[in-house]
Amino acid sequence: MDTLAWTSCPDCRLVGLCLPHGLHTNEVKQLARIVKNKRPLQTDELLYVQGDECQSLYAVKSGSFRSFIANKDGTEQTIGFYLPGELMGLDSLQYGRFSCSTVALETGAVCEVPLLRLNELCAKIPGLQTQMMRILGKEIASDHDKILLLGHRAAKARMATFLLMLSKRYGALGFSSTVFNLSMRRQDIANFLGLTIETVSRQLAELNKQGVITVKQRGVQINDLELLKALVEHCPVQTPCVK
Amino acid sequence: MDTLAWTSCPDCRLVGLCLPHGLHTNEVKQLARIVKNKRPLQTDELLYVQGDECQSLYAVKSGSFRSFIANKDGTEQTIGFYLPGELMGLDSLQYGRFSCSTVALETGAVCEVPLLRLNELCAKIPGLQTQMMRILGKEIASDHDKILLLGHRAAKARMATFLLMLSKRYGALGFSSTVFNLSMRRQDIANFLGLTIETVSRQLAELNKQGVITVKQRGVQINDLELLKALVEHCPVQTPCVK
DNA sequence: CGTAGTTTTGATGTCAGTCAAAATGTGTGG
DNA sequence: CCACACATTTTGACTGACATCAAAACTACG
Repeated sequence: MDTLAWTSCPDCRLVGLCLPHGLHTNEVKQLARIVKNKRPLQTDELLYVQGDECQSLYAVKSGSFRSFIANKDGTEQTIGFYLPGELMGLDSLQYGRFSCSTVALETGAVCEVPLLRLNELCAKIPGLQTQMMRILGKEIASDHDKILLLGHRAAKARMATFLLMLSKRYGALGFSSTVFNLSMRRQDIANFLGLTIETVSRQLAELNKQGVITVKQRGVQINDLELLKALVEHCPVQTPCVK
Repeated sequence: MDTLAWTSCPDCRLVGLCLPHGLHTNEVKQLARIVKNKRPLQTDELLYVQGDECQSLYAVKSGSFRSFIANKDGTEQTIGFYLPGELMGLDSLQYGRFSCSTVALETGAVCEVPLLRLNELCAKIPGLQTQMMRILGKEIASDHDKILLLGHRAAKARMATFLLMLSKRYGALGFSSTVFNLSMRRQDIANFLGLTIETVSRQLAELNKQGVITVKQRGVQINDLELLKALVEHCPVQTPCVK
């Protein structure tokens, strides 16, 4: 298992991507004091459940996670995926209850950040407050991108956007931005993109055939990043826009 | 013109819905000191433009607004609508630049809240910091609802959801939740819902024919709120969900 | 009352969903 | 290591909801 699971903020290699970003050394230490390490989670293990009282936010230390909203009829809808350094549970800040559930897609670890302590610390460390605002702003901006994606893009453009999203985030983490494994099932991808698994499968097969990517099961290699980006722009849109 | 345009926080009837919600009288006064009143905006006047440096957030005092993201090809995509008491510009907290543009749908007024001053005040007033978190959490949660809507709902359910969203928000403002005017054009509704104006028109006509609503141009009356809610749940979904 | 913008209505086309079955992968016990 | 069961993914044929194209009806404003 990744030894990262038990490292504290000052020694964590995610320090520049996670909550402590931009803080001074002693400020990071203060933050580290309120952060609790949680035991690792296994695949399909729930981190928190929709409706539960939210007393902490969670940062991904390793592995990846999927958050989803359950409908009354027992169906569920994937809202997003989380990679290391990203903060989960932000949607619960409104009422203090989680408005979605989050599950581990693979073995992984998280840091628990108690909200009360975090708020206290924000009042003391201006940089931390700024950083929290930045993270919240990022979450909102990225949700807007998802709204754009789902509202107006054709299946092929959705698939391309999804791959580019992962590519960018893996790249930022220091991993390869062109070769990576999908930690989620086709079903999860389809649900996230507002498509069926058959359509996801077909789009991936087509991109593979065209040589833009090479895909074999969970393994993905992007052969032509520029072409993939071009697809997002030039793909015939499902719903045309104004002007 | 609405005299509300020039009232300050302590005298504003939105005090319970807007940023000052939950603060003590003297705290509201402190907040009022940093809030600047802006001159009223006319229909189609831009409040801020995507890419501009963001130094302030804006609260809707009166009227309504539409925010949208412009694509490279000149098309635009509506991200959301804002009614009185709601805070605009939150997506800019990430980089300090607006990631969307916002335009007035009718004559309206806004309060300008300088970000630097707001951050200073948040450090001093714990309740304000909490309230900011709550507002940001609400924005994120409501964006998740939009993702759900666009990813998985049929045209009829989208239309019904849109009407219910407005109904609820107008109700919270003290207006009628069953009779209201749409301040946006069909084009804006269509773009927001990821549909074409023809489909929006047809769905509204059908709901009208069924007697669920009475619609005449911009004027809408909801005749059967429960039936409208039932439509959202039971409408055949465009993309079926897991399980 | 005329022009331009917006909304509605109608006829037709297509992308992605649905249904069905085959292919591939994964895990378990003998 | 193999055999079997089960889950996941792929492929194929067909269908339907919504987009597209086109034109008429309605509004608004000078």
